[in-house]
Amino acid sequence: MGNGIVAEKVRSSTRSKEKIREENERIILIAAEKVFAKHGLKGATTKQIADMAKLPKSNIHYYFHTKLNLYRCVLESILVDWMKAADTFNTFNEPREAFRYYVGAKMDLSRIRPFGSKVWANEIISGAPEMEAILSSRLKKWVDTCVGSINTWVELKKISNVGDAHTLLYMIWATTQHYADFEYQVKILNNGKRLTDEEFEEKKQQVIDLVLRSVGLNP
Amino acid sequence: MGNGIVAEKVRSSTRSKEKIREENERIILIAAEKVFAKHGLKGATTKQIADMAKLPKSNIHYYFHTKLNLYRCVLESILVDWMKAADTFNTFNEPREAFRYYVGAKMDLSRIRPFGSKVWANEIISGAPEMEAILSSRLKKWVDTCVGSINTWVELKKISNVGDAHTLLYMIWATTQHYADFEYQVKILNNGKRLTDEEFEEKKQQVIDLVLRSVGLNP
DNA sequence: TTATAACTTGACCAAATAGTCAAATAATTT
DNA sequence: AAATTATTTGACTATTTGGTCAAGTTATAA
Repeated sequence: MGNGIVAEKVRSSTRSKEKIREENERIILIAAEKVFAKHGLKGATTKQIADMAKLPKSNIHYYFHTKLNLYRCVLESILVDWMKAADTFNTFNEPREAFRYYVGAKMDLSRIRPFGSKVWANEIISGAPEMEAILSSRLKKWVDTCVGSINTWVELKKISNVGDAHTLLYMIWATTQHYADFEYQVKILNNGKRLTDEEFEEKKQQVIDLVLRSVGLNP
Repeated sequence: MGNGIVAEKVRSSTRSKEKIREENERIILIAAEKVFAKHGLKGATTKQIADMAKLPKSNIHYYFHTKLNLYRCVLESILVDWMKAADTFNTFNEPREAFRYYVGAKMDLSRIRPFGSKVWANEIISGAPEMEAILSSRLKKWVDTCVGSINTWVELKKISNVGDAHTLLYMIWATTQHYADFEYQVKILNNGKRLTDEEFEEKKQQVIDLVLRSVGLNP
């Protein structure tokens, strides 16, 4: 027992300042993502975030200064993952593979990082006051590229004429993110039990099939 | 000008108590729906709701006592419209018509009452603390009926095998509600301009077509 | 070892806010 | 007309909460 405490002390005393900052910022970001997801920007309190991170409240302010700044950092960190999933869409030339992998990646993200998706949803629902700039630049550009690909596939008769390609993209976003944002509703309608990994994989395949059929491709 | 004031005075002085209560409750509910949609339960302040309703704050408390009670009333009033749209699904025996009208009704609701949809979304995202009971009773029952219909259609080979029918329902909900909950994002990606009525009707038709194809029906 | 810079944390404060209350006014009943 | 009941509203309060600060501790550089 004594050894354990000493060992911990030693390890702690050798943690470099750099590592300390890195680790604490990570811990705080993870805690903040959860709390913001549940309560929104205004509803979340720095005390709640501190408790979740198991740190004193002053520490949160030390590392992130204001609640709003912390919130922005959370949004940015979510965007990184989001853009990674987005990239998968453009790494395939054939619509079947592009949709299959993109929808799959979005579903995985909903499963792995549901809190991030919820924070994002909250932000958009409340008018995207902090994210409008990013949406109308980075996201817009990515969407324009996707719309181009989809339109080409329609012209080449590789998929059905879906009208405005945005409609299709929105359907994919909405459907995949539903499993993160509305997971409590999904849980309730699954007899109160959270989807198991197996059930989720099944859902993922079904969503992929629905999307493929919706553009006239046979799964 | 003088006449206007007098006329108003007279009309006001003949307003019955019953009408006064009815009208004020309506005004407050509409204002609250907007404010709750934008800021969530905790983020919304009774002052904001009062200002939106053009009434003093005390008046809000006089009619609804607490903020939480007002919030519950807003949720309930949304549920009424929601269930009306839900009914359309079971008034058709053929899948093509059922999906067409149900998806249409949900899209219309997103257009007409976007704030209600947002309040609902916020509630589910934050864990449905006020609505869990309703979800696991009324909504669950309705969903079970729908799932039954869909499964029958699959058995009769009227639509493709969609696997778990819940997946399809979630896709419909998510896609239609996206136009309410994420309307700011839709606006930004539509070059900053809100969808016109004509554009929305087009989207509605495209969403219907996507859904029909997704279950193997030719639109 | 010493000096310095970075991290930790409890105590504190000013602003915001849900809810109360009492006094005034308006509708309704007797 | 008087009494009663319902509505209106400004003033007030207790509590919550974002943010500060100063005093202490720990790592690092000189």
